[in-house]
Amino acid sequence: MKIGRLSELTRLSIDTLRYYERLGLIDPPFRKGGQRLYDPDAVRWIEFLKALKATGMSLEDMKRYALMRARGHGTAANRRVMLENQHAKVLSRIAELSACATLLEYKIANYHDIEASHELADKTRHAK
Amino acid sequence: MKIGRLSELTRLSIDTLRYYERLGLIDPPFRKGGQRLYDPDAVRWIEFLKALKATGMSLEDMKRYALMRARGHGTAANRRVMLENQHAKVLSRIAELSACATLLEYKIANYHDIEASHELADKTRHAK
DNA sequence: GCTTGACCTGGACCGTACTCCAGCTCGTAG
DNA sequence: CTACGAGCTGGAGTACGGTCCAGGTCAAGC
Repeated sequence: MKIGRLSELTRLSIDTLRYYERLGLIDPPFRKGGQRLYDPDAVRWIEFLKALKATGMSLEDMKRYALMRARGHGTAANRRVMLENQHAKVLSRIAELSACATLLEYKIANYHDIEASHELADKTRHAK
Repeated sequence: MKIGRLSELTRLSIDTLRYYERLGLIDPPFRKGGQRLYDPDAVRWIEFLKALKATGMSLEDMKRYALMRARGHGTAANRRVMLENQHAKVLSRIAELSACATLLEYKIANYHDIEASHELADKTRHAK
């Protein structure tokens, strides 16, 4: 498939796909008359990159992962360790966000109280 | 307190504190001979800003919140809505991260399998 | 065979959130 | 009263992750 199609399937812009290729995140595909022709497997790999990115991994780290992957099975243990570290980061980020959610709930409840007491004050004033 | 002390208490750099002031996130404090002198309450406000930031809110949105806060109780309902929106974003981000965590767990388990089968292959080869 | 839309490259530019710096002033300890 | 560490300003610089553009090439349909 050509880059336009890959862009549709992955919902990454054409510019971003080429940018990722330059960074070394995506293997340079075969070319036909200068145009990139991707293997359908590229979609699966890019979806995985998107998942890594969603975990908060930097493009730099994703590049290191991609490089190891390209070097084959000898790097499997190192790749696993990277994923384990990232997994730990995701869990702690979830914990952080949960704490923030709780704080927001508390603040929101507070605003409800404030608004209720202002409404009450308005009604009282109106009744006078 | 002076800015150095505030920086220690909030674990934000002095430059960041002045930057936030320029952006309008922090009220310009009183000055004594040109030097900023902060009220202890500033610490609480900055901790709240840090929590908003941890939720993924942009400095721009935090500025809008700070502006409304400065305008007083008439903006309470709007501020509550902002917090409610942010709360929704946090929950969906937690859901996204949870899905990523599951994917990572799956991948990591996969690597364990791969490593185990390679070890087995090595042992077999050794036994020959 | 020609048009036209998709694709190509290299490099400039962008937004966000800081971070650093030069050159200056302030204030407190000795 | 002086030294020096902390603070001041305005502006430049940085890192990250893209995004856009000019000027050119390719290929598929008519």
